[in-house]
Amino acid sequence: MNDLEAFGVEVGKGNYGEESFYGLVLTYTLLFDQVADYLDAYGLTPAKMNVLMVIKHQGGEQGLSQREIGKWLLVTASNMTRLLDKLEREGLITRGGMAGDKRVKLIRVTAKASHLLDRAWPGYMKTIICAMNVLSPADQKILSAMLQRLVQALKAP
Amino acid sequence: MNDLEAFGVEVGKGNYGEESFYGLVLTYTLLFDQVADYLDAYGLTPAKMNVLMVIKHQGGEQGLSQREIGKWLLVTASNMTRLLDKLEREGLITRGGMAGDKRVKLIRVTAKASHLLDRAWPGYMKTIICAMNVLSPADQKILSAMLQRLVQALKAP
DNA sequence: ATATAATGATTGATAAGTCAACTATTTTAT
DNA sequence: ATAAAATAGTTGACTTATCAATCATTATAT
Repeated sequence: MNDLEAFGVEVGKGNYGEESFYGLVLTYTLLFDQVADYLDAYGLTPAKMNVLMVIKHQGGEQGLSQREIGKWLLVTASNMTRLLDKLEREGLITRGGMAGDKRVKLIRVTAKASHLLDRAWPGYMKTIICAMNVLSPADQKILSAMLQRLVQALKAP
Repeated sequence: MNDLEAFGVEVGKGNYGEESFYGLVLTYTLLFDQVADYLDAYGLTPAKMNVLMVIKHQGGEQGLSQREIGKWLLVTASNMTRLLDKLEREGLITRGGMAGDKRVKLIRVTAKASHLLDRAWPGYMKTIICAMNVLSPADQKILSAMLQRLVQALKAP
């Protein structure tokens, strides 16, 4: 018996939309767990890692507002507040004010976070790349293109 | 600027493993939210829907133990208990004993749940299929095959 | 100019999931 | 036959995420 058939999906009957969907759910869940396991040794979670990476790569010197970070990551505003609360407590980010708009808080990664990312990043990438290497580079390219098309369409409406 | 570049992934440089991974995360998140929105009108969540579908399709007359349901769905035992607590309170499942092993509880869907699934299922599938129809049937077939290969590999170790 | 609306961020209440420890039962090993 | 290990399920403490409501600040409309 196949994983997908458990959901009532009739495999091999041309229902590739359903198959793809459940394949996506299973792949995501398994991959996410594997990445979370790796990051645990660094006191990080996938969410924290992504936030730090976005701030580091998008924020530069001046930093990034919480809204902007949230937009990149599909993270809600309130969740962003609490995520940053934790990162701030751990000394990994700072919240500074923005000249000209007192509502905005500009987030920057600290030196401590930068070093942590330097240590955690290679293994993090290796974890992901090893997992994906089940597929040939050509297939990965095809997969990536398909997923980008799906993302574009899903974000549109 | 591209979504993936936000994470520091250099798009177009051959890093298709990373691209695929973040594509997977974004696709899953967007798709999951859309499905959750649809199910909300029926008082269901994706987790509840999946559990009910598995019991209905795998359990048949005699029902299914909680462990077995959990195995199909990658849901931990304690989470399964709480999920079923809710479904039981809502009158959607029953927990019966198993002859021969008093530890096991056999879960069955009620008539109420069966009717609910009959009503919710078509739109649920339509939501999924419409989203996936951004890709041609041929592409969906390829995507599905790739994801199944990933799932197999990720479950192995 | 001033009232109204919109925006960025935070908070309280709540939902949902996880881990570790626990109970009850069954299996296995000696 | 009995002690030890394994299994099914539950529970408590904790973490994470979400929604709706709120506060402070800025933008817009008349």
